[in-house]
Amino acid sequence: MIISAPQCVKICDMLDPFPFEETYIEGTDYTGQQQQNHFENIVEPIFCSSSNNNTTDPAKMRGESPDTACKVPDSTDFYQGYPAQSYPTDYSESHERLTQPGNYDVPYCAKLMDSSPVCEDRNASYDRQYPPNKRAKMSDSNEFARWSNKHPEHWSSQEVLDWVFYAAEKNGIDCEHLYAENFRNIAGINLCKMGLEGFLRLEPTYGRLFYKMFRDLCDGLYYQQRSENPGHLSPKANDLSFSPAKPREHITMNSDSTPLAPSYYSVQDMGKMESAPSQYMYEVPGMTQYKCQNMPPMPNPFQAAQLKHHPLPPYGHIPSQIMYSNFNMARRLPYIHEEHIHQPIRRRPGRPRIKSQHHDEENGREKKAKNQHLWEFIYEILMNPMYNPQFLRWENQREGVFRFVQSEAVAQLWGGLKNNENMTYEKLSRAMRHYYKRGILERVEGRRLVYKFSRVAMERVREKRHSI
DNA sequence: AGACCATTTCCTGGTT
DNA sequence: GAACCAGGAAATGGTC
Repeated sequence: MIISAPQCVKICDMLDPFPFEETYIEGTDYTGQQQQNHFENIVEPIFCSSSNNNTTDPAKMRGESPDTACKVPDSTDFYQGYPAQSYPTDYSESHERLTQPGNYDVPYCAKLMDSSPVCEDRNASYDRQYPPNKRAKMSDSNEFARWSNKHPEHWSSQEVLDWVFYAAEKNGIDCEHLYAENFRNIAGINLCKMGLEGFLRLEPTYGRLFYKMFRDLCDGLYYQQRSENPGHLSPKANDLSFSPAKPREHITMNSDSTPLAPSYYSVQDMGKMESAPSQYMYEVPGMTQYKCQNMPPMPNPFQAAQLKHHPLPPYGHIPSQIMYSNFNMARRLPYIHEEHIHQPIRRRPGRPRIKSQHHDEENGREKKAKNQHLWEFIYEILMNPMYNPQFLRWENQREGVFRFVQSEAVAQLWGGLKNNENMTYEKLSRAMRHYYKRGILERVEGRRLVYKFSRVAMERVREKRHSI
């Protein structure tokens, strides 16, 4: 059977034991409805009923007869080059895990929440006492994380659009065939009120699918009120009532008395840092519990899972540093002691020395940063299915128009290449803006995170690729 | 060694 | 208010 690339990635994602292990809660009984929702949302679109005995068909598991003949490929097709013991031997094993009580893979949005800062300490808090330029960005500039951290009622129209793109991508829908612009001016609150007809009016082809995904997303959310006991979780499925959050009074410290890095702050605290409505906190079943108890802080599991599937870039030569660079940006931010918080810190303008970052600890000598131009690097990852469309995507490849999807993750890739742990999208974008004057990039007015290669740049890079 | 280039860092101010 | 954008200024690191 021939499987499209998006399907392949989905299947790989599903079979990867890591996401499974990170998303179910041991000892928790999930209802049959939850399991069925899971199958309908994730398993069924991917796994057709099969003549392969090794495969468990979702329809069959529900007592329905298989309606299509679609052979699931041998798992070894996907795992070439990986240690065999790292992966399930067949699909039935994966499905079995999913259908057993306690083994529940949360809906699609849960995995995306992995892009959010990870909570190691449920008592951690964040009190907005960091200077603005030292704070970790709440969304990590990750548009997925932005919508996944809010209840859909509080989504902005941009976040609605981001979710639509995400839903399309998750289902292997080519965005060129999507009427995404119909969702452009719809706020989350209006989407919540919309029925199936509304979705179909906006998107005749995929409206039904989007409607179902959206309803499942809403139904799968837990609302959790802040309590005095931050360790206490009281999930109430489908309870979307509101109650104001209670502020925290302290910064939780690490064992060495330094405040916890922002990346360790909980989903709860992220909600607190958002605008007013986001003080109300929603969770996808299971995520916070598992994260807080067992999740290692790095690397970002969502991205790590992707990287595991692609040990070698399909195109070009993305240095290995990129693939294994630390994505957990906030972890690298300098700790700020409480006594410094209220002191206005003004340093002389210009670039401070960053010698320490260029030190090769293993060999005890200076390590040279890769000397690759930023715009060529951007082009390379745009041409690399490992990063496109997850991190960056073409808006119009012929015209050279592209868009940052996970801006901060791209900045981290770039920082990895340059041995610069402190790279951010803000800095990367400044470097990008230097290209306007030099005629490498052209401005795209009114569109955030969208850039355009000049014709000259496109020609240069094409020549370079042909010459390789 | 020094010039030059390509960023990198920080900043102010504006827009979405 | 956060995120993003624009662009000035000054500094760094790599290359020649």
